[in-house]
Amino acid sequence: MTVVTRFAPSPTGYLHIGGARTALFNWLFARHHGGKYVLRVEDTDQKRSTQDAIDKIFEGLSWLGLDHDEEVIFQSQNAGRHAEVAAQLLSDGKAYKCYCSPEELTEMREKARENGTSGSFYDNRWRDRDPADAPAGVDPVVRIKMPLDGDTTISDLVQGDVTRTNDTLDDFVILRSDGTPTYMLAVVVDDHDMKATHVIRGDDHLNNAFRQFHLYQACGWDVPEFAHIPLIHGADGAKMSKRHGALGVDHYADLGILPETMRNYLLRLGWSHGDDETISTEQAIEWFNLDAVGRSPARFDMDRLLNLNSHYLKEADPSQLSETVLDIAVRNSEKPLSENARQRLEGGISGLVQRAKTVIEVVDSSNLYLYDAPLSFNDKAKELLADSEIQKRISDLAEILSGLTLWDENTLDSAVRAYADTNELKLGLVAQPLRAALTGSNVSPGIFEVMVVLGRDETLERLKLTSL
RNA sequence: GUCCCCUUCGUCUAGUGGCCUAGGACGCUGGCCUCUCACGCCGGAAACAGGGGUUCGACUCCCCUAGGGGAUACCA
Repeated sequence: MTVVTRFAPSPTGYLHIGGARTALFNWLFARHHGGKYVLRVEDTDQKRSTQDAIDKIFEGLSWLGLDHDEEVIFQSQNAGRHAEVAAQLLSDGKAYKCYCSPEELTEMREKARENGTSGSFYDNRWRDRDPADAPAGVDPVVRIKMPLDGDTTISDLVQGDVTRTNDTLDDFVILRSDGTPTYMLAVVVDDHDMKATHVIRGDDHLNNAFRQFHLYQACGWDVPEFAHIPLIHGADGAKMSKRHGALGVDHYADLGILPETMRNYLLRLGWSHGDDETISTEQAIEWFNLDAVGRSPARFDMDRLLNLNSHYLKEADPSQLSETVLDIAVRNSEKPLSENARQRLEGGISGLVQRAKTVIEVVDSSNLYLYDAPLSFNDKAKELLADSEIQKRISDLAEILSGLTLWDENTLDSAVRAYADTNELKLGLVAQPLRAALTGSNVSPGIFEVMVVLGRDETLERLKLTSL
């Protein structure tokens, strides 16, 4: 039997971090078992579903690199099939029509709350009532008959055996009065039709599993394996929601987080493989299993994400990363890029990446390579360059450097050191002024590396412009 | 209220009865390296929610309490 998993987002917003992880786990599980991972859009509630949200979710998923198999399923298109199943259940006597008014329902709900004896509230008043009693002009809903006694145990692959007494399960609605299916019916029918073998989803669905379990039984279908993974909480420990900092994955993309970082980070939230922290996607596919999924909720930690990102930034392909940086720079800046921007960036990017945690930081620090002189100076650099003694050093250096025949780090290094030695200066007192003049900043990659990447002409030009 | 789930350093976690005077990672922190900032390296502080059992022996098993979370719709 081939494994079939599915990710079933409801298109009422963007793809947030929790959904992204659910998708990742489903994807990983399917890939690990050589099975299928399919996407199903739960748009049963047409009023709340928007095309925009659907697009955003697809974008998020593809940014994450979670490719799906087969055609995307839109749940709303199966409404006919759902209604058929409900009709069958009705004729089998496993479901019935309920003509209760909203007022009656509210009343029952309040009463149940007062008694405080069970989680269910519907009092089954139409369960065995003669259909002839049906009030005229009322469109009924269809309710499924749940067992009246005994209990139900779900053997969850993550949570273990979870048992619930059946009297806490009431006859829930499977078909609305307008004939459309509720979520509870739709998932069961669709999961069955698409032959899902493993339902991996958020912990918040654990309670639903009990209801769905009986729906499967009423239909005479096999119940899939369930795996309810703990939720990701916000910094305050509450379920992630739009109010609790659950940002869309696109937000992290904009911040300059790499998809591979996100995959690794999300994987480690709730799943572990000994002490391993940085886990490539290939390894993740090889190692992933449901046994190692923890049962307690995790909190989102930006520092960890950033730390992981700096790791993947260093592993990123330099020329590909350069392209990305160039794209962003062009979009953000009104200044024209230097003719040599691409070449310099590719030469200097490894030094830049060494000091960055996000793509955006790489973009910011790459300014020294992207534009030709004159450059702009930050306060620290201006302050340093204002000193006449420093000015002297820079023009001395400009002269010495212009006389060099070789232009590599070693040559530059020894020339500058020699100058520092003869003037009895510590290297820092020479290197910092150079840094200020060459980069416009007090922080940069190694100064000799900068000179090499910039090349002789641009280096000399910058020195000349600042030593006037 | 009721039902369900959870509880190891601040955070993510290792740990499946003796290997634990509880390990790793992020963060914090002392130092080294050093042309700045990073990186890297060496060190430090930091946790088994509480109480009962079971056992020769509990972080690990059971019970209770507390705390946290989730679910309680003709939403998904």
